[in-house]
Amino acid sequence: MSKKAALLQAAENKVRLGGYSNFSFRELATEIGIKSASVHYHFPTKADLGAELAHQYTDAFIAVLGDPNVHKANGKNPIDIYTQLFRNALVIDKKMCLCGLLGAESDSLPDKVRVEVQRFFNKNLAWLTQAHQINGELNPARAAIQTVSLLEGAMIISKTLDDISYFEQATF
Amino acid sequence: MSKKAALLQAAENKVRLGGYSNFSFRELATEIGIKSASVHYHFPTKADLGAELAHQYTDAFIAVLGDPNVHKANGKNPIDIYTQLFRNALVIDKKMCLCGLLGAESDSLPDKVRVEVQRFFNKNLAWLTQAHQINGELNPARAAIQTVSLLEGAMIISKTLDDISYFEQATF
DNA sequence: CAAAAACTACCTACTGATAGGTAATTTATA
DNA sequence: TATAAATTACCTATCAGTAGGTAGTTTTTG
Repeated sequence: MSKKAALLQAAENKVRLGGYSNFSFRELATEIGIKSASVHYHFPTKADLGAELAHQYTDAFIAVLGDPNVHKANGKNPIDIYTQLFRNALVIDKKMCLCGLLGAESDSLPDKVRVEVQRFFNKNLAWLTQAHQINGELNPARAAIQTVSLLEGAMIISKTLDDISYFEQATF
Repeated sequence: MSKKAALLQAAENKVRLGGYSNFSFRELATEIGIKSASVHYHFPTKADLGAELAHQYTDAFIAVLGDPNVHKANGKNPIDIYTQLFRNALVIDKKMCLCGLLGAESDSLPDKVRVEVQRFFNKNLAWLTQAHQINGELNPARAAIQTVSLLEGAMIISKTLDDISYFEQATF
């Protein structure tokens, strides 16, 4: 694993626990065994790191989701696949959705980071709209907004009250 | 308005835009015209300020909600009243729900602040459960979780994409 | 050898917090 | 009631620690 990838990984863990200000170049550097000045070689500024983090997170997220048509063809509800991805974040990672947290503090984010968070939600909404359309929803765009809202919100409640059953209740 | 109340007000505005780390004693002090050291007179530590902020926010929130039975008696759906409170935060204040944002970064909060955020959601869930029960819901506790999750999530999407129509779509 | 990736050694700005002090007001006591 | 004591609400000055960032140098690697 390259130092750059290690930096991104370390940053992701911190941001998903406490937001954009929850990581520093010093912490990241110490964690992966380099000096904080060296982090600037890979990412000129903190905003550059944050933006690349959100971009790669989004790409990985969408890649894991796959094609909703294929899920349907395999007899699975694509919305269940989507929900399962959020559940895993909560149960396995025990962390918030990176872009859910960054989106909440959207107003105070550097421009280039906010743009990437917007990209995350636009891509998610597009995927979900397609998925709901496949399911024969009357208003797939609205259903998409409701799905992602419910899941992001349920993550917050479950994290805050430290009880996964809130997420289960919200999504069952 | 007392200096203490002014400090809380200034802090609320900042936290609702960027979370717990989005305010400093110096900023707050400058804003209301005192010295940062004087802020420590009113709040020994930053965690004390954060905790009192969340506590008062919760009390004010629940107070504004009123009695769901009274709403029902007046021919209004208490869930609509609840939704309207969130909509106002977004449309009038143009800010996130304080405890929604703090809840998202729950893992990195000082204990006494997190406890107050938990109190917010427990009180909200209790109110909503009662409201859904009044409405004759089969599973009022589950409906309560779903309502607050949907609203907190919809706020995030609307804030991030800077478009209130996402909130409207999610809650219509 | 050249490019890449790290290093040392800084800087300035800001963080929460503390110590010690002051003037004005309020409360308790003789 | 007059005085003493305590409290309120600030102040200045300073602390150690951390933030993001930069310039110049050395090491590692293909």
